[in-house]
Amino acid sequence: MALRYAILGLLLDRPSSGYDLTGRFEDVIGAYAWDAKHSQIYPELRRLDLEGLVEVVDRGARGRVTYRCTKEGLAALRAWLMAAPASTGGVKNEHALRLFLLPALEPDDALEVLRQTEAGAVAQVEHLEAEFAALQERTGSASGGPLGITAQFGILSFRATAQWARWARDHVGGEVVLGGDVEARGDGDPGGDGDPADIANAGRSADPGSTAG
Amino acid sequence: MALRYAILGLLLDRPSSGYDLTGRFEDVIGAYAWDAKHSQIYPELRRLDLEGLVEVVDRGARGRVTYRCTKEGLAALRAWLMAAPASTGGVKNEHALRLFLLPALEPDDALEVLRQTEAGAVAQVEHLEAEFAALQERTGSASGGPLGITAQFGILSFRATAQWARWARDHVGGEVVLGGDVEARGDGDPGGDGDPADIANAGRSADPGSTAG
DNA sequence: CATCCCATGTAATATGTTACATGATTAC
DNA sequence: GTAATCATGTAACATATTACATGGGATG
Repeated sequence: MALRYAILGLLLDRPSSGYDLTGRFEDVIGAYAWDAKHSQIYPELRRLDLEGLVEVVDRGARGRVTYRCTKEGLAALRAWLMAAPASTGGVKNEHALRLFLLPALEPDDALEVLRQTEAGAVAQVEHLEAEFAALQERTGSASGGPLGITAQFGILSFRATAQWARWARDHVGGEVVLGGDVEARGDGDPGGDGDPADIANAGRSADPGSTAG
Repeated sequence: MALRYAILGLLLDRPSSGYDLTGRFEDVIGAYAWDAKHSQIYPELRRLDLEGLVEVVDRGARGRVTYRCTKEGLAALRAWLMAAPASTGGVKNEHALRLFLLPALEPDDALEVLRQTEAGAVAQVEHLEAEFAALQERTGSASGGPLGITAQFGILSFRATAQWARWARDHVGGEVVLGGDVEARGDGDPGGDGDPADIANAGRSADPGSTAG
């Protein structure tokens, strides 16, 4: 049920065709929130249309059909947002999973992946910052409007990833022990030092919520 | 194909039964990396066993079967980690999606959800910090060993979420305009001020990667 | 000896991906 | 006029969730 609400949300910002939406999933929210392919988007748009949650506002060249979110669609979206439990369940993030699995690699390989991770996260930050700047211009608002607020979430998330990757570089290492026996287990102390909590707390001294508003 | 590697990764840390793994998905990585239910885990374990990537190390009471990752399993995991593109594609994060959709709510409701978001993220941070402390004790290592490094990723991610939620509180608002017409669009300037980049940069002055190592 | 939790299994359904497929328009 | 890209559609397959189902062992 999440896909339809992702679509409604994108349409709220701007009427779009299935083709447009496919691109917007790829460019914006696909990287950190929800991804979808055109083969899922087109049928869902037709269903939403039948249910009156979206409506056709334009039929252009090449069979292009532009949809807009109706007020019923907005109501449905709001109902879902308020009703669904604010659980973190159902996460499927292959990127994060790979980071989770990283200690299984030998140190050299792990370091290489960490380097790529950091570079990728930095690239995402730059991409989203460009999106954000474009949104500021388009909306004439410093916060970039609704999508700008969202883009900031992506930016902060990827920054956290980059930050973690830098920290993790100093802590990978040690032997992988296959979980050892059922009761007796090797520990493989990687000889890490430095308290990670220091890093985790680093961003808090200048509280953004109270200073930037 | 991601599920099997998540399982192999968990087994690397410690031999487990399907039941154990179900709990570990819920408790640890399910919140930010990968989630799975027992109905998926049990069949996958049997498949992994047939392929020799895991092996049975114990059969306990009530039909309990404990598996361990074999060296073939470790090799397969490593191959996957090194081979798969380090893409960010295929994310399915309902939590993040909900944040993305938040601007569709009226300000009061959005603020309420943001409050819950922040509280939830803080709770996750505390939960993971407890996990981390337990890992430090269990591994006798300051970095908490492989799983500790992972836990830090979760901690930093959820901290970023909490940070964002505080910042976003000051920027939600304005009318939702259903995307306006196809060409003429309302803008709904939310009157935000303060540059979000300030917040995004907040954690960087004390570079964790260089000071903590 | 009943009740609760441990521990696994499976069937039905829903969701998502890959691959295949078609035609229209634009740019050259 | 032909190549590239826009734009949609669908079938086959893979993955994931929900619900139903069973029985063992511990606790009182």
